[in-house]
Amino acid sequence: MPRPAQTVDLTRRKPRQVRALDTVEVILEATARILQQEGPAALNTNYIADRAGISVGTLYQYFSNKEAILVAMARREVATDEAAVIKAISEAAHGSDIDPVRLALRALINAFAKRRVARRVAFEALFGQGLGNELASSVRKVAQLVGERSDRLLPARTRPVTPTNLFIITRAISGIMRAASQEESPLLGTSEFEDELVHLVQAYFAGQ
Amino acid sequence: MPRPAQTVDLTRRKPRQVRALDTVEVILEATARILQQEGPAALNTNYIADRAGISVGTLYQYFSNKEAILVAMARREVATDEAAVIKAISEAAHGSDIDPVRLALRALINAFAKRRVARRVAFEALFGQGLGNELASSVRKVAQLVGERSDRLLPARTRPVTPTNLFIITRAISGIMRAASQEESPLLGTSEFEDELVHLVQAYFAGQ
DNA sequence: TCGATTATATGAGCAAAGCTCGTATTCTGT
DNA sequence: ACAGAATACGAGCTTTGCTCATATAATCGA
Repeated sequence: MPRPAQTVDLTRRKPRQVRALDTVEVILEATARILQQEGPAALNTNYIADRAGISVGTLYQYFSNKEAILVAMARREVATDEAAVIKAISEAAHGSDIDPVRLALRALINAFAKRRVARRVAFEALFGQGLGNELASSVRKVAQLVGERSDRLLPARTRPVTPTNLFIITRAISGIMRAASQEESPLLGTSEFEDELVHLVQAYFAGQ
Repeated sequence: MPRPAQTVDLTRRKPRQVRALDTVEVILEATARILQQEGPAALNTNYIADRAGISVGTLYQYFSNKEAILVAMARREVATDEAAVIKAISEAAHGSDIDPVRLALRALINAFAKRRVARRVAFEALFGQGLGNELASSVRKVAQLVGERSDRLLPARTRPVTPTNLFIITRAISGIMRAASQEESPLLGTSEFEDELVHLVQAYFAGQ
């Protein structure tokens, strides 16, 4: 039975009342918990509804399919991460002489340390739907902030930052992060890991 | 219905006769074709068997589950890629003054240009099973070859190459490649793309 | 050449999972 | 208080992963 290629259909009812927002919340929360506690294999929509304390029908009123739930989760994570990273950079804006690149990466590493499995599966869905470019605006914001603050810290910054550069470095970083968390690499907690990421970013932008 | 975490069970009959080898071949080929032509959503084991011209039962004699087929595919791709990269480096060994890093990356880019969807899904399965480290031996081989040949080309090579370095750079590269092919980035065919990858690798190893 | 053993192939069908749809309940504004 | 809209429900239809009892083909010793 051949099927058309998958795409997340987002044309579903959007929550307008408070309880509906709660429902969406509860669905995402249950999904994350199942992934984290029982693994991706245990994730099915009936079970999600069960654990969320709602009915399957309700679930499908806000999400057109299982994938859509994961994509929504991923989008949330992205938003949360962006906030965390920006906060980290901004807080240290006055006074701190730690490289903002390091601050940004440190915040990202922290973000990736939480709910690894859930995050991994969610991002897989996001990328799998060809939605990896949704990271772009977040990244641009962060990159700009870092750029502003790093003038005084990155001495040998010669090349101007192009969109291609942004593509390269963000995909590199997410590739590394993803692999590290996915493969349960013992590197993840270490300062060596942070150092190497910082080095990668700085070396890439510094040289010519 | 909670389930134990997924693992690829490989304890299945191994093909001993020629026709059995053919069968395995035909299964992998059909899988790749379906993924490529109709997308991941169209991939189901009944359909694979159908397109392969065999029965489902036969399929499950060589693969314990759907994931296992994809993992097998990914392993093949890794082997093929390794061969292509090594060939590229070796061929240019005598005489060529093109940076071996560039040669290796160029070969890899070519490899990633073929059957994008199938490759993506296959690698997702490999990584999803926590088998990302299977790339290690391939990478080590290539890295060693590159190292041998690049002494005369990479002047400022100061740091010794550690396992951590290898982890960082390989995951970075695969992250970029994956994203580029997945997001159908127009960068993929360009020389700028190759240049940037080369720059990333060289900058990472050269500096500090 | 022939029987016996082992390897390979088959496909109906079971169980689990994705998802729908007709119906019931709750909210919102007037 | 009432109409209409939004939300919730869950039995059950459909699809899909996978098994198992059975059939066919290759291999090999006698």
